[in-house]
Amino acid sequence: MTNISINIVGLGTETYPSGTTPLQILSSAKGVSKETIICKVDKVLTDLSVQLNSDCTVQFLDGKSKDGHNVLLHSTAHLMAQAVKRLYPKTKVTIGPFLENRFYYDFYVETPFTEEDLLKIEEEMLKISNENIDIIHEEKTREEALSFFKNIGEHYKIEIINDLDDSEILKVYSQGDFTDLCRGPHVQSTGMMQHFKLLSSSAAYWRGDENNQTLQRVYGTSFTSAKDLKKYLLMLEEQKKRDHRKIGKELDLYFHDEEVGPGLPLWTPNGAVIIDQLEALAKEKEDLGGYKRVRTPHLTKGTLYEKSGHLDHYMSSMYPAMDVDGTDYYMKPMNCPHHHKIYANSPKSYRDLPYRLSEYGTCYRYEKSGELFGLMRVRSMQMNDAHIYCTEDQFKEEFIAVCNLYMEYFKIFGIEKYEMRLSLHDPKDLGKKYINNPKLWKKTEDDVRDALKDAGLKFTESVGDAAFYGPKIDVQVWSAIGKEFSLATNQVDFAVPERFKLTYKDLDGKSKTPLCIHRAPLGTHERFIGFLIEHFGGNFPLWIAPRQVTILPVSDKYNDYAHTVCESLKTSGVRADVDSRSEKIGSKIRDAEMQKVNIMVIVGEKEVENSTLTIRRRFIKQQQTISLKDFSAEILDEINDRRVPN
RNA sequence: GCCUGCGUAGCUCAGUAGGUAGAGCACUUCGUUGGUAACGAAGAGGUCACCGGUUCAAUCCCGGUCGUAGGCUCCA
Repeated sequence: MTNISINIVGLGTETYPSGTTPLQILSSAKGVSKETIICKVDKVLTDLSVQLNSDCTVQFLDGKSKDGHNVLLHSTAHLMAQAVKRLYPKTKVTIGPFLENRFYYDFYVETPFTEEDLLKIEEEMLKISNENIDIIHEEKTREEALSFFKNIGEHYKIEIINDLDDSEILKVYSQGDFTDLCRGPHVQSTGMMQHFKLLSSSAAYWRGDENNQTLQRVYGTSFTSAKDLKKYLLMLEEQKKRDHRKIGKELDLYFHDEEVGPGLPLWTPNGAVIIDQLEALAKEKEDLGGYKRVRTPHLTKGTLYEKSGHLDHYMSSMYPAMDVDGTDYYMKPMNCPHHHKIYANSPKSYRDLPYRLSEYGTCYRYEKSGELFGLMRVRSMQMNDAHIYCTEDQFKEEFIAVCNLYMEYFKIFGIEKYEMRLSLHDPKDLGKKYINNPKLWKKTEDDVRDALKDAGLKFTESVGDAAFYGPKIDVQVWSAIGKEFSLATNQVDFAVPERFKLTYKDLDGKSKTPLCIHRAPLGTHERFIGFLIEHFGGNFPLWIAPRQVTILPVSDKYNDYAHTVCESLKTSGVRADVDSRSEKIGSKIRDAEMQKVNIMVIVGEKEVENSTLTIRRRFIKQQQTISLKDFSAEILDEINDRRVPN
């Protein structure tokens, strides 16, 4: 028998007989985590039971590592599938991958799962876990695999095999009475999965195509320790508590009304305050950035959208035409065509570029009813929109300035984690989803990529997510508790300016077509505020808070003083009100806390006598007594600085 | 749009094995004038989402519509 040398990451190189498995190394080697659930052989995730036949590097991974956890999740999906097959033998299995911290498995079942079913499945999973069945993998030829899955009637698996590349090595994993086609790798036995929870069940289409069979999808999660599982479940609970739909109702920020229509939010006075603050911020930044503000109508003739390409590429997201005196009119889904019109309204010279137009335009998009979601997915939306017309030479600088503006906003809102995603076109969809001009696509995409690289911005790429007129940068941000949102967008339009015959006279006297950058750093107000609600959990920084200060008289006797203070604060531009109800001070404080008012000002006999205020900050019991003048100065500073409390 | 669940007072939710409904909070009035997370009492408030069917009788059963929730994207 020959020997091979194996470099164990973190432990050094040792000699082992050829054919040794990582599992055997694990049982003999000292210093490897007992929590190991999977390994990488030469950086490739590999089952622990695989025989090693040549020199290699082995890295052992536990469930705390990203890869280790993903394997655990994937294996738990299989465990669930086994439980489902035991309980409901007629079920057909399809696929069961892992996601971030979660997994799912799609089943074909005759009757959808209920909550009780999920509990039963979970119980069965525990049983199988306790049986501690070995998970064994073997390679099969295409014919063997096909006949095996045909025998057990798993026709979805047969479809999968038929679609696989011939070169693909087919693997099946067996754990007792359950065998699944799977690329793996997996953990060693069902007993390694003990801390899991099924989260929800819902419908999903086979292969995500709505023309296909509806399947039942069950989501779950799994961890290597009870503690981690609990932590994750608590995080989910915290996310629920921060749901913008819940807080939006509690703080009376917005609502939907059946008679108005789904996806058409109504902003209450409290919510409108937040919009006003965002607008004020954006206008300030845009003024500094050389933007000019414009206003355009909500309704426009179809001919404009024929020209822009919207009717060809975007019609399914537009409200149907309305007939006005025999002419088709549409609600505008985007502001760009109108801005193009404004650009074209007067001749432009290279001296006019970059020409930047911004607008708080309300757009209307027909989102499918099932996709509407609180403020995150709506049918009427106000965009923080602008279009920058520039020469090719100016493009990079303008593009980077826009990206930098995003960062400025992130800082203001205390957004610490974000990611840029460069969304590219899919050549397969040219002429359908995308304007058919492969050369320009390539060039623009390369330019954008270069601009991002030059600016030193980190980004990922995603094929098939571009806008119909050009590539885009989508910005993902993470809220304070780690929930991901897709907010801002930044797009390059190489085609539409040409269609609108937009030109500028260049230095050489020739007419040229400008490039157009679409940018919406705050996205839509709806989605952005939805994000802010969850990011801050409703505890807005002072400058955004709908109710900044509430004055609480200790008894009716001090109402007059309270109103005097209130008027003074309002005159300085502070949003203040007085709680003059005939309630005890404790009750007024409680209500103010629950309404998340930032600052409570308590006034009673002492304060009236000394002409002072007693300040109590939201969540902070400790208080200070100061003069009205000092208080005003202090909070105006905080407001004007747009300070975010730590 | 599709699948499944849900829709009772402004909010959160009970309830009715089919006989037109209840609590807490909020609201109004009265009493209380109270110093840091709920003062007491009384009152008002509902076409039980909407439309239709079954029934002597429907908030409850059946069908449809609307709204809403989870998902339908990360591909063995």
